[in-house]
Amino acid sequence: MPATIRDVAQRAGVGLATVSRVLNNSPLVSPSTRERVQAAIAELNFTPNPTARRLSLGKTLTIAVITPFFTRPAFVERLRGVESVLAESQYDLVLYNVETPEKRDIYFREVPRRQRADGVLIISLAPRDEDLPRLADSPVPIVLVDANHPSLTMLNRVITDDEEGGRQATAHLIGLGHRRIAYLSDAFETPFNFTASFDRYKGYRRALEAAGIPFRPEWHRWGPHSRAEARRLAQELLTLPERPTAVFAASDTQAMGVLEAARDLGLRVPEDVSVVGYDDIEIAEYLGLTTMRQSLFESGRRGMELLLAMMERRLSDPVCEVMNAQLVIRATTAPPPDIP
Amino acid sequence: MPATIRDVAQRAGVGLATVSRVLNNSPLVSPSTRERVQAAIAELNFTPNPTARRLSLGKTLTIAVITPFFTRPAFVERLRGVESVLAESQYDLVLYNVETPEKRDIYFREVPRRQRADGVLIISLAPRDEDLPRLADSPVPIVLVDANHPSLTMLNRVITDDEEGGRQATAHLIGLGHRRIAYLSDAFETPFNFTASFDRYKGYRRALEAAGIPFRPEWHRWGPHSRAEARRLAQELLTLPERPTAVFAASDTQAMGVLEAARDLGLRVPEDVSVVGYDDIEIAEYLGLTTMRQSLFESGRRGMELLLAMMERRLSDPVCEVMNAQLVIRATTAPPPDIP
DNA sequence: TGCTATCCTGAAACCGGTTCCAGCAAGCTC
DNA sequence: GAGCTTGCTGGAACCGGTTTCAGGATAGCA
Repeated sequence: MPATIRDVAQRAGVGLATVSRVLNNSPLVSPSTRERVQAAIAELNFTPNPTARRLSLGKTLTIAVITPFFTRPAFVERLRGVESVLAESQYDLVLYNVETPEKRDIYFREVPRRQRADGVLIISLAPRDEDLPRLADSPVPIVLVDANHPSLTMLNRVITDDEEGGRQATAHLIGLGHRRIAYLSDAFETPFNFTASFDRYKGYRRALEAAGIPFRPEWHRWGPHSRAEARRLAQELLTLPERPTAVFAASDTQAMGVLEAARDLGLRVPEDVSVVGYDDIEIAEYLGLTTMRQSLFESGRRGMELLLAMMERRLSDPVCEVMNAQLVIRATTAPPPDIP
Repeated sequence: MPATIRDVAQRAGVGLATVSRVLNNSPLVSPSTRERVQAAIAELNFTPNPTARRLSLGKTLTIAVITPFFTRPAFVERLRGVESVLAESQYDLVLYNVETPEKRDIYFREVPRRQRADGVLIISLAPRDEDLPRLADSPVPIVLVDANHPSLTMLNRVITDDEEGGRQATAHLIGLGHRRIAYLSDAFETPFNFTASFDRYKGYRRALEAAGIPFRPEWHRWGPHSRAEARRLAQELLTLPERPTAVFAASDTQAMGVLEAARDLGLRVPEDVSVVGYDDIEIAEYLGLTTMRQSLFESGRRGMELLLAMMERRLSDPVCEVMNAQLVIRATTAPPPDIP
């Protein structure tokens, strides 16, 4: 049995309250008493029981992080940013991994309670409308990272401007001379409410429009988020009678599927077809993939900083910080081939 | 302020103990009373305070996971396995991310205390000898995943047989006819005490020996674990006067560096040089990389199962479960070129 | 009708801290 | 030397649950 504060008090011949004061560096302890208590603490190898502390303080000293942790490399990178801030703090990081919509709903309902956590950080998961009132009135501060939804204005969040990113990626291709530009993405309506695909799509449409290029519905393909699925979709795209000369993929993982499809079909990248991805995950550099770099780590870091600020009441109105994505030009984009 | 068990008791016109019994499904409550209490719980939207529960039960209902979380893709996969088991349990997962040796030492010292966690799972970090006695006598059950060290016999762990894996990878190359086989790895002595590189090296040596191929020290290169560093090392290897015809890399990440180096030097893979990696991370399939598949997810899952078994006293003697790696032959290995 | 066994209930102690508040001793003022 | 601060200390209440234990109500039985 570990020593308790009572054991220490007895050993040092003082009252409980005094030991507690020493532990909390209260100035209301005389140097000689402090020394005696510290000696007793050392002798008994005493460490305060965090659970008792939490109960007494009425705080959990815990931050809950809800994230679809593993389904995409980008989430892990955001989580790293979150952790980097938390490591310096007194808070523990409790991880709630969401792999199904059911899990998400359960966690959204149960985690943001004062008894569970002092703050909740939600990564890349947009709440459903019916969850909103509860989250907005939550007794616990909440920050969303990478959940861009029009109805979220009452919640604190850090987002990247996916529409602008989609626009830039597309504009890059247009600037190179492409006019047959396909877009390959996730479905817009997913059980997880991911909004990135749709926002990037809006940017894609906007860039086309600005350049006077008509949108061709058959050049937009979507499916579950995986390399294999993207490969299949890209094969369809690249065997169309009127073949796109460039593909903008909504993620690097999907861009890899496009590269595979091109390889399957004997098409050279970038000579025959250009490819742009999104995220700039680690592997993108190796592949020479032109892509949109998101500040993934940074967004997690910033989200956590916001949350800590809220918890310390240093923040009143809902804040929405926008981080910008940045085009990274590598070797998978070039002017389109001459087409008769 | 959230409702407490006392509020519920008052509302239902019963004593505290009865409410507690209802919460814990004790059979010692009459149906009518139970119903009244449940009604009160619903009306007050009451949830029991986990902190108070923990203090009262003398359990933390928490599992601590210490991991060098983000430095390699393989860790994340193991963590997924851990989480998959924990999600079904009543335990929270508290994450301690180790990015420096100092952090590791702090966590090894502070986390395995009864007041902090009911169980500790350590991924891919071998304790230093001086930590061993404390860990072995820890009041809290501990399981190590992927920490293979001769002095760890008194600790529960799940390991993969890295020596055998290294042997198999090398034997595969020998079987193809290679006799000039290089090994590219991390340094054997690292601040984190990773042992995989050295164990795989031992397997490499053993396979060479079994085939009567002398070991050539200049064909073993090592450096920090990164693609860029591996690329540099591989460039050295592949420009030696007597050039190896195959490179066995201690991880897929490093194998990618080797592929880059080959590309830099205009060497074809596998025609001019064969490459074998280790881990079978997701990207390996995309690259067509021949590699050793580790049961990463499975090892995490198994480790967590072991830990839960220990916590329930279903386990007495230290257990060491060995998982086997498995050769996955893809497109980066072939017989060596004819050499004069 | 009286006695016991069974079932259910609630008061109180407990987990291990923090903090309020009363009180004591020493030092200061007049 | 009486009266007041000031500085330090410890008893006790409190956080919100669980669990022990004593006892009351009811049913069963003689």
